[in-house]
Amino acid sequence: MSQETDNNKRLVALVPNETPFNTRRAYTSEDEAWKSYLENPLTAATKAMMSINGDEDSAAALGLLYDYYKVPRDKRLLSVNKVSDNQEDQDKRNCLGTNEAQSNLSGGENRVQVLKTVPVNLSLNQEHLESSKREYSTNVSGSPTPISVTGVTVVKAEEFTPVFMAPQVHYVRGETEEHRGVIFEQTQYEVPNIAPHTNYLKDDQRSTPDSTYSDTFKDGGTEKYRSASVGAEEYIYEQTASSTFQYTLEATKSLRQKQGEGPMTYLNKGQFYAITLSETGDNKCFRHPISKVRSVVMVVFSEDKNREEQLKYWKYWHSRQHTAKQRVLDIADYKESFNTIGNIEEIAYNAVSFTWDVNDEAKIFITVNCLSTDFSSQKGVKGLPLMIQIDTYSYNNRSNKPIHRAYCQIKVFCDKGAERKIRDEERKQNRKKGKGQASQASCNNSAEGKLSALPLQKKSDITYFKTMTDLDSQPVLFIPDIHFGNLQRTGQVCYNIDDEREGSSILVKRMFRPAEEEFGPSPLKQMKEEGLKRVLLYVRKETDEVFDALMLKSPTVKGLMEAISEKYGLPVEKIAKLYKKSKKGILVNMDDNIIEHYSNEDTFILNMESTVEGFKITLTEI
Amino acid sequence: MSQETDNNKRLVALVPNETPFNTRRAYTSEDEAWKSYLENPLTAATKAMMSINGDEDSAAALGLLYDYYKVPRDKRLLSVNKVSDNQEDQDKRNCLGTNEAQSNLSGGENRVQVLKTVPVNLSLNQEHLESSKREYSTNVSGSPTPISVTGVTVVKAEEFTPVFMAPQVHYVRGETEEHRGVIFEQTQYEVPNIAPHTNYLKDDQRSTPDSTYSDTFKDGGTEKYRSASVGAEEYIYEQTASSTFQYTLEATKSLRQKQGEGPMTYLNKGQFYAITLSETGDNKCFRHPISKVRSVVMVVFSEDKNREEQLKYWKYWHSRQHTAKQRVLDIADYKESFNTIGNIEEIAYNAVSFTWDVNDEAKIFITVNCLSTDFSSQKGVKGLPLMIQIDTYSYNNRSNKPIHRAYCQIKVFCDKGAERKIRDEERKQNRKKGKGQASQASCNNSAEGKLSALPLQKKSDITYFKTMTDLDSQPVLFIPDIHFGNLQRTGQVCYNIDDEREGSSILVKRMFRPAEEEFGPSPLKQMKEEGLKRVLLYVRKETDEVFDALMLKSPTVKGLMEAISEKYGLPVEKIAKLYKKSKKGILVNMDDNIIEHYSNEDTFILNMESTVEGFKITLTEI
DNA sequence: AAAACCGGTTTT
DNA sequence: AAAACCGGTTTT
Repeated sequence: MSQETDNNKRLVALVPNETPFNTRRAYTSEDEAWKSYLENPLTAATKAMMSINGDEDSAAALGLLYDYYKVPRDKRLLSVNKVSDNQEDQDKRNCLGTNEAQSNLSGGENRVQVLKTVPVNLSLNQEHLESSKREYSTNVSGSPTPISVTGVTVVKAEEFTPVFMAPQVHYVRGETEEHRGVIFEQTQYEVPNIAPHTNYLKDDQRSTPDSTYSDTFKDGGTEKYRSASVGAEEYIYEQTASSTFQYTLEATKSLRQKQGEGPMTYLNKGQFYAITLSETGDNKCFRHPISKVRSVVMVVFSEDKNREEQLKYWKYWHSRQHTAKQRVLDIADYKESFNTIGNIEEIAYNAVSFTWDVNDEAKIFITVNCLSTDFSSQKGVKGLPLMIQIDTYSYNNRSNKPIHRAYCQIKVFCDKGAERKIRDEERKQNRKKGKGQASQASCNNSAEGKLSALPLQKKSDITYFKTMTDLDSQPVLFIPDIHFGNLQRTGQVCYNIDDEREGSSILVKRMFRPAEEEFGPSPLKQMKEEGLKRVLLYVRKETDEVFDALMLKSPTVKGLMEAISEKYGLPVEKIAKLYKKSKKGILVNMDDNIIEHYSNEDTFILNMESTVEGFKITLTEI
Repeated sequence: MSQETDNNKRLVALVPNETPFNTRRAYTSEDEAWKSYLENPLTAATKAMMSINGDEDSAAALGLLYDYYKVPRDKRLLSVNKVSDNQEDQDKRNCLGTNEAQSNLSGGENRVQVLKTVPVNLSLNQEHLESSKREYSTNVSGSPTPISVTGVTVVKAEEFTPVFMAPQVHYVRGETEEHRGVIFEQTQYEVPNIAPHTNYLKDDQRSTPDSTYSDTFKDGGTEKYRSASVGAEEYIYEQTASSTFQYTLEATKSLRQKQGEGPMTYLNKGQFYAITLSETGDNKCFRHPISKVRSVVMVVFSEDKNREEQLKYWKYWHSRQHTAKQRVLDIADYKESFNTIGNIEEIAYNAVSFTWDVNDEAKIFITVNCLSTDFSSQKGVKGLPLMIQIDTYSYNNRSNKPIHRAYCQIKVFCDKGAERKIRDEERKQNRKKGKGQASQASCNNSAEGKLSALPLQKKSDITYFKTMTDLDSQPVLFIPDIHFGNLQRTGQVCYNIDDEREGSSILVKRMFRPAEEEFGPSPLKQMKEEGLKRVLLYVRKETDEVFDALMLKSPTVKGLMEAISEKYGLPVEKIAKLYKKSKKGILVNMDDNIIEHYSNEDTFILNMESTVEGFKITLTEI
């Protein structure tokens, strides 16, 4: 009921889920297409999902691909301004005359972009990351060594030689190092916390990862750094790190702000709130020639929740939604918004991505569709705090590391719960204040009419995001494991970054639609052809919501194996073992008798495990 | 978590589920046995369950049986004292000298019982009832017509000619009518609301349904009635209707009693509360020679919930319990209780039944294991009100209609919610009272110190059940649809009234385990005979991880040997010995009884030892 | 044991 | 829009 009213309240049209696949980008080779696909964040996400869902085969297959193409990853630390979330401080610092010359230098001139567009890599896969770490230690041409300085941020510079690249890539050192020193000296005393990094990359029509790195010293002391060598034919770009972003959420901030925890804001489920994004810092006072960035707005759980927990929560939530299409986060397609942003992508159920120009403030309207209490069925308990996290990437930089990250804690309430919550907090504060006064009054009878002087939190209708220094953690994106075949049809997981990204689409298609054209008649067709004697079982994967129908031509092990074989395109002879697991968890060898006693429409979780002998299939009774 | 603590709170041992089947009653014919079976409440309950659970075939098969045996049902009104729930009134009325003569007559002498014990019929099946209504209109020998009197209770007298009865059944009218008139006159002005009914039934070693009926007039006006004819060889009994019962619940009654709705009492889930049952009324002042009654205590939903709704709620609740064995209602086996009651039966998950002697007060302790809020996942909403309903049956009267019925509304809360609820109500009442005083004080400044005179509900620590006049409605019993075979083995649905009640037990057995040996193939064979009778055991070798399924075609040693033989390709004649080893390590020769008591999906370690005599097989219970 | 918290829901 | 209700849960 409340869901329905929520829907009624949503007065704006949302970005449609169906994203067309009609644009193409020519790849020089199929290999490159694969690599591009593998670098696609959704691929990583999908692999992670497959792993989670026990689809180890597919995950392993993808892992092989990663290995084959030696997809490299850098584990670097890229520092940006540690932005205070106090707006006044920021305003004071920005656009001062003393900063101008330096701003021009570090911001305007050095900000060079890779000409060739490549997929933004938001890679979510932890395993992936770890395998690149392993690669790093064995990949020793040029041998830049990470330097660890006690008490300061660890400096890492990594080198890699992508296999797929035809020309050999080299790192060129000297000039980069020199140049950096200059930049550093120019910026360090003005904005002591900034550790700028520059990179000159020559673009040879082929995308290469940037090799930027940086170093941060809390007290602006000595700096250690290494430059990255690049291929002879590649340009070297410098990317300024002095760019700093500021995001605001137009929603009432809680009066109870916990120390060092970032702001807490109360939202109502299904209500749209404006978020503004702008660049401040050194580059604020002039127009950047190339100034496009990509931001990803996400709803995630607070930091103490690990990946598995987060996904568990999202799955729980998703399984209880009225429609499988229900997203966590929606973005409104207000005209007001479209003037400032572009290329909106629903990259996950809890994440949207868009591009914007740092020269203009971007404004979006988002709504959160889950309640903080939706992650538990328990009644009468506190809801979980969530975060809106915004990661901003250099638009044409293929790095999987954002150049800026900030968050704002939120709690999502039902109806007008956000307002009620604020009211309650005010009431409580007043009560405390009153009590404080009363006790004060009883002690010394002064300052009777004056309100308590202690700096009570003042209600703020706008919330500033708090910048995070950890840019390495992978945000947990949630893409429900929809029954394969459904996935690309809903279009929701299609990662079409822009017009040129057909490569990935094809592959997503290939991944998720082993459907009718390729595998024969649809289950529906089969059902209609069914006789009465046959047994119809429903099976689904652990994480699926939708069942597959298995029509057993005979209620026997053979019949079941044939049905599974037919359904999943798995040769019968590849099925090594067939178990059933009872509700109590007892694992039993499947036999004819058991199957004979199944009734039509009995339901099971189907698990498939690949072993050297073949597939081990378990049907768990539910 | 709260569940666990609840369990911890349950300090008493509960009545064990396993009820033995070791008593028998011979039937003169199989038909009668079948009819008796079909009249058994559990049959009806089972049929209803089958329908609900989609097992339409089985339900249809039973329906056919009903039709074939033309199981008749009377739709009669049997009135008893409309007992005021005001205890003082009742006490005043009871045991007064003026009542004595009449009491003796109507109570002592007229209280005759059917000699032959037959199953008490609690038939729950609405469809059943309705099909009998249909039968009624076509079954016209003797043609008693229902008489409808505007403004008064409808009088119905029905006749039926059970097909299964060998001797023709006739209705004998005159004397019954006359006798009734007398009884009625005797009782009517003393206890105006009583409409006694008498019946003379001659017992010819064959059980027949009683044909009692009665008539109620609110103002004691003219009475219309019809007698029921009985077989020539049958005795006719009179049953007094002047017996009246009083039940109390030792729990704090809500201060907010709604008009005409019966008492409302707040309980805590998992806490035991005492219920006392006693006979008051005309028969209170002397000892009954035959004085045993059977009472059924049930937790049901309030009247506006129909059968389907109730079952839907129970199923919802049951599906969310930690164990499928979780009952709605438990009865404690306190010694205090056992001195006064006997033959406790858990006839359904929401009902217990027991016998007691009307000459002594019976006392039981019950606990309710569901919260009023358990029937919805919605948060922050009111819980559903429930009722504790007590139906009392004349012990040896096979009528499916209770002689008395009363209820008490309850709400079941978590932890100490009942007390909190009472506190809140008191607070609210005081506030209202205070407000009333204040406004009164402002109007006329009198009676300042005196509390409000209006009759506020006083807190009562004891709740009197409210007698119901509708004795015809079938209470909705809930028996979850346990996986085949488990049903009778858990013993929970075994309706063993007492030692003499084997009739029903045999038939229940037959229901769930069609014993072809005894009765030969039956119409029920069409039902899922195999599923109901067979036992599925899981066995594995010590070293195995996975179990094998042994489907026993019969729950016997033979069946077990055949299953082992089939599974392991071992000729039956090669099996020399079959042992079972208990969890405590005791080695026992396997026998039919042991196997009969295994439940589906029981697990064992199977050990096979080859000796000169053959294989020695040991099943170790795990 | 009693009061307060919590937040979805209902009432004002 | 604000306050009250509701009852499971947590705190006092």
